[in-house]
Amino acid sequence: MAEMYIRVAEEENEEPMEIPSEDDGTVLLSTVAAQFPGACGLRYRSPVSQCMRGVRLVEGVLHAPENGWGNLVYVVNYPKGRKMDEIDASSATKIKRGDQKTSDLIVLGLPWKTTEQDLKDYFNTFGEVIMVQVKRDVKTGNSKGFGFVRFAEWEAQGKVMSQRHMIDGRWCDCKLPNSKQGPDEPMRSRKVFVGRCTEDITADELRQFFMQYGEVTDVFIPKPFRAFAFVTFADDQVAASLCGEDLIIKGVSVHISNAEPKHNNTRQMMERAGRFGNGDLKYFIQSIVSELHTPNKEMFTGFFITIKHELMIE
DNA sequence: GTTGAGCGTT
Repeated sequence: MAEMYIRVAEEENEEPMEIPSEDDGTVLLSTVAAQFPGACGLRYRSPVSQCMRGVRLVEGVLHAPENGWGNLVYVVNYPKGRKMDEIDASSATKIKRGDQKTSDLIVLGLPWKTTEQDLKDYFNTFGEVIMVQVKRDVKTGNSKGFGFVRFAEWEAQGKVMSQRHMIDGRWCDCKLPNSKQGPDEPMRSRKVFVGRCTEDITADELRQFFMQYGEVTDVFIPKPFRAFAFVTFADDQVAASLCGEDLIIKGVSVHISNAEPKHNNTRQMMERAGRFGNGDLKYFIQSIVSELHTPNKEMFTGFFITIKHELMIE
């Protein structure tokens, strides 16, 4: 193949730089990183959907979109959307940036009849609303009388938290939810736990979404549906940088946390594992499965894989 | 079919 270059820029409307491709038409991430230190991937605006799309990255190799690289300008991704020199900047800057990130607010005391549209209409007068939820009983669909809201701007969030709100004839309070009060403990895994997933979020959509932060090596969604997923990155720093975040995927606020299993039953599991001599995994799992009164053999396979992921074992 | 302090299907 003749020597070929793709156009890469730091930002969408900045002057692009031409980066050489390999003989097979792929582009090496290392080639990109040589010009853009700290780069972890590429994205581009799809001429069809007008959305930003991630470029497929497998083991350090960037693969062209379906119709080839073309004349599009590819934008460099940095871990968590930050450039290397910004990562190296003073910690004061980091704290300031961290502090200005918005988080979901819990809205307490909603009238039973209030809908998500009502909430959105009400809160839009304070700033751009990027997520609203009314929590409902799954069976009846009745509101539980509380919900969540997320603003684009930090200023709007502050204003909303500082006052009471008259919504559909009732006084409501907006606070930081308990889940947000304490900061998450740091971790050293390449895998993150994605909580509060909805059933309509597919593994492929998770992969597409998380690609913007770094190379994704695995996505796991338990079957049957359990409202969470695991996403594994090639780089543990990317996983660590996302820990504790609330990210919005398809309008759903998902919570990223440590993928370690909950310590409470881990201890019991370890004690139990000890009874199987030098750890015969097969018999260990069989002993667990034998206690599940599930007649459906197929589900066992799902359980095996789930257990494997939750224990983080090979 | 009810209700009114809380906390988002690990």
